[in-house]
Amino acid sequence: MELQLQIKMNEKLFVRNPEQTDLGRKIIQNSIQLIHENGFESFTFKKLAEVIGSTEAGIYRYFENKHRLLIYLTAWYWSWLEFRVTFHLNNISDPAIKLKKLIQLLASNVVDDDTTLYVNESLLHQIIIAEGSKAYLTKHVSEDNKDQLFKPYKDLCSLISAIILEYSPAYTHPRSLATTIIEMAHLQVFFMHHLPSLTDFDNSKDEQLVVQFLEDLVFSSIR
Amino acid sequence: MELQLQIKMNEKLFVRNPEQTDLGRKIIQNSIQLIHENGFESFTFKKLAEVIGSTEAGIYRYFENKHRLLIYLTAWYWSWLEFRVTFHLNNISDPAIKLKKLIQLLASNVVDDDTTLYVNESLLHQIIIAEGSKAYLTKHVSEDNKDQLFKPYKDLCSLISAIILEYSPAYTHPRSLATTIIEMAHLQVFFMHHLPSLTDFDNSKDEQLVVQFLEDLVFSSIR
DNA sequence: TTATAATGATAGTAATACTATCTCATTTAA
DNA sequence: TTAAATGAGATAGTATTACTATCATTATAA
Repeated sequence: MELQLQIKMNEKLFVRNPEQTDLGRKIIQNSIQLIHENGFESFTFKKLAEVIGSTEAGIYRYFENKHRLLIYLTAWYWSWLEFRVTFHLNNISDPAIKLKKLIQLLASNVVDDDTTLYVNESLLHQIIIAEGSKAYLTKHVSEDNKDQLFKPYKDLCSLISAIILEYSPAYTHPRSLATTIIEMAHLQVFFMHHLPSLTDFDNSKDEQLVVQFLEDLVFSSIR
Repeated sequence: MELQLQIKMNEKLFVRNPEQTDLGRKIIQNSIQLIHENGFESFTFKKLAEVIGSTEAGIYRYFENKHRLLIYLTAWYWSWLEFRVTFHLNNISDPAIKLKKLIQLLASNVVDDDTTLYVNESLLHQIIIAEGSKAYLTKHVSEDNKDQLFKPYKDLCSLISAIILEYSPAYTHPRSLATTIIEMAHLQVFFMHHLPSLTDFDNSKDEQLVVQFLEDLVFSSIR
């Protein structure tokens, strides 16, 4: 059985839907590559166009600017992750096990599955760790938020928050704890690799240590 | 009694020490203003020069580029905060009270004190919330880290970590918990203001709610 | 007094972030 | 079958950004 996963994206994220044309899919695929290689700051539409064998103007037909493309990629990532979480938590009734699996999914390395042809989920995961927060850390968050650009992130937050309440109905900060889990699952991994003295994981570079930290943090909070 | 606080900054943070000249101090003062007003992305040395009444080339004599200036501002902020924390925790022996005061200092709004003439600490605090993580979320973190540019952040992390261990010597993740406190003290405030549905603080915009969340998070973890 | 440090003024360049227009091939719809 | 719409390449152009270099002038310090 070969399945193709299609994620329905908010229309405001793009000028023209990149999933529907060859060039559009190339843009997604190669922007992930380029941002991963050189970072978001040095990424330009011109460089991307050269790699693809198209032109700058061609890319602009799909995305208003590179920041919008970053928001698109993050939105895609959160949608994909929510699907992944829902899938893996299916048929599990114990909220404790759900939470543990969830933390595992958030903090551990992603292996590129082939459910999508043009998205390398492993690279995208690494991009989100290092660049993801730049999507909302701008002067125009509020307008972008009005356009619902961060809905996938919010949906994931809601999902996690619901599991937290399932485990502990009286807990007063399920959403803030959810975003803490999400953000720290990424940031602690980033610190572990690049600023290890800010963590307790030193040189082992093992994501499982981050998982342990988060499990401890979460379960002592909602016990 | 009128005191002037001078923070010793790492020489690698600048080309020429901005604290020692009139133009240098103007650069610090007005860059804080400008970044706060328009965000880091739209901030340029040219705009800054116009505001100050100097030239672009003049600014470059002090800072290699605007990213270095951001690192400088964050380094200054963390040093200042560490001093503030040390000061406020002086003579307190109970680590629980220390931690509570600490969380208060991290998450609550800063009032511009006049210990420094050319740094508006209140605006700087808001800049760190929205732009601070961009200082290290780059492709060149590791080189910057070798130059010790993030030492003030690490020092603050160590300080907090020590208090955590004082309270609970057996706790296994004091550094990761310290960075979680620091980062979440900022991010939850940012979310509260701009993406409130990601938090449990809705529309009240009261930093005390973030303080409560963090206190609960920390003390249940290290109990 | 002399040197040197700090700044201002000016100029210039390569790259970035776009916008506009025109052509051409391929689909699709009437 | 023909006309129209769509997608994409080619080219050009502009304002801004991110610098670097040089030279003259003023303030300061040895």
